[in-house]
Amino acid sequence: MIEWSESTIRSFRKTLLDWYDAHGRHLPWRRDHDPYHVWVSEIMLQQTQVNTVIPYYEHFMAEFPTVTDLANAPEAKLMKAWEGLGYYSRARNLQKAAKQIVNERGGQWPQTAEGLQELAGIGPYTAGAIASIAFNEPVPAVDGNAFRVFARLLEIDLDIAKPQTRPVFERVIGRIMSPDRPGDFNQAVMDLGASYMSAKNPDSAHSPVKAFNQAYLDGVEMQYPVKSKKPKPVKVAYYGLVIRHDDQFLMQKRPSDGLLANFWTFPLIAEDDVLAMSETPELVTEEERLSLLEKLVQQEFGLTVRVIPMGGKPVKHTFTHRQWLITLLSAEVKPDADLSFFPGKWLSSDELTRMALPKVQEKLLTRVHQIQ
DNA sequence: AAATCGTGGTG
DNA sequence: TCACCAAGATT
Repeated sequence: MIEWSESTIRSFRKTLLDWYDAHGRHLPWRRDHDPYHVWVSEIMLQQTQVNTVIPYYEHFMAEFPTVTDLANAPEAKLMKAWEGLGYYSRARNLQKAAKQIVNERGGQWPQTAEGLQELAGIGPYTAGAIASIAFNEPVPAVDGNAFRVFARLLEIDLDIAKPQTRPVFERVIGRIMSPDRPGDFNQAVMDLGASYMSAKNPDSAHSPVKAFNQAYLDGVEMQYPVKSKKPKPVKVAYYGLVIRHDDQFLMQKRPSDGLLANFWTFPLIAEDDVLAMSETPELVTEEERLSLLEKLVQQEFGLTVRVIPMGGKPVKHTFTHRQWLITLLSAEVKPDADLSFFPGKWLSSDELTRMALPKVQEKLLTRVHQIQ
């Protein structure tokens, strides 16, 4: 059993940092310690792989070189820069925090993890990362890597999916981390977690810290970290209406909260809502569904439509907690139809390509272009 | 505390 | 195809 005495800790720090100095990754956001650079990269990296982030980061910095540029940017331009990255509230919170810094703090950054957490979108992990990397504060940055690395090193069998577990790891890591090089220590842990101590293919036999890895020494490293399972996505069936007139589509704007907030999509009608129109949903035939759908669109949106199946399998799109199955229907609406009860408007495909679209919308658009 | 919020990669 | 992961935050 490894004893984490003061001398063990000192030895671990040196081993880890020596390895990081020689083999740490050279990433675009590691060129300097500018808090703006660190911050933007950390937000992008939330639940997102490094290779995905790199081109987004480079483009973002070209578009918004300073926190002031970000604060003053048009939202449409911001969302276009974030298009495809997902978790879009990250982008909105990023700009909200930029405005906090520029307008409420005279351009001054909070320089501690505690202060940083008052900014929108900055939680305990990101605050620790920025504080340690940009401001040299000796605080841990406990992300999925840190959970995994230290769960294995110390055979900590707490469930990392539970909120109570975080403070335990913060205390453990806070005691082990290097007080003089906190930013490098935290980043070294992440590089280790992305290589020798990765989730699926660890290579602890060649790891610089294998001598400190209790789970590896005991042959049980794949049992760590302990993490309770998430339920799988719930299937939701929709009808997607392709309502075209000349080069325009009648598009729906999603509500300002919830999934894909504020994005434009083809009008989506939940199949359940259609079936709920019938007294005997289980007996509804395919033809009756379409007529019930037309009735629903009339009731909800005041739009008289005539729908026609477009053929092809439903478009499938999986989110973290939902799986959408969208059956496309061609529909006709008079171009001068009253849209006052419909949350949307006519948009040309030219306009559509200029605005930020979620992936599911791109899939639908691709399918529409294939068919027509 | 448990749900919510995107997308792409991987075994 | 599927399960699970990837530098989490918010409610």
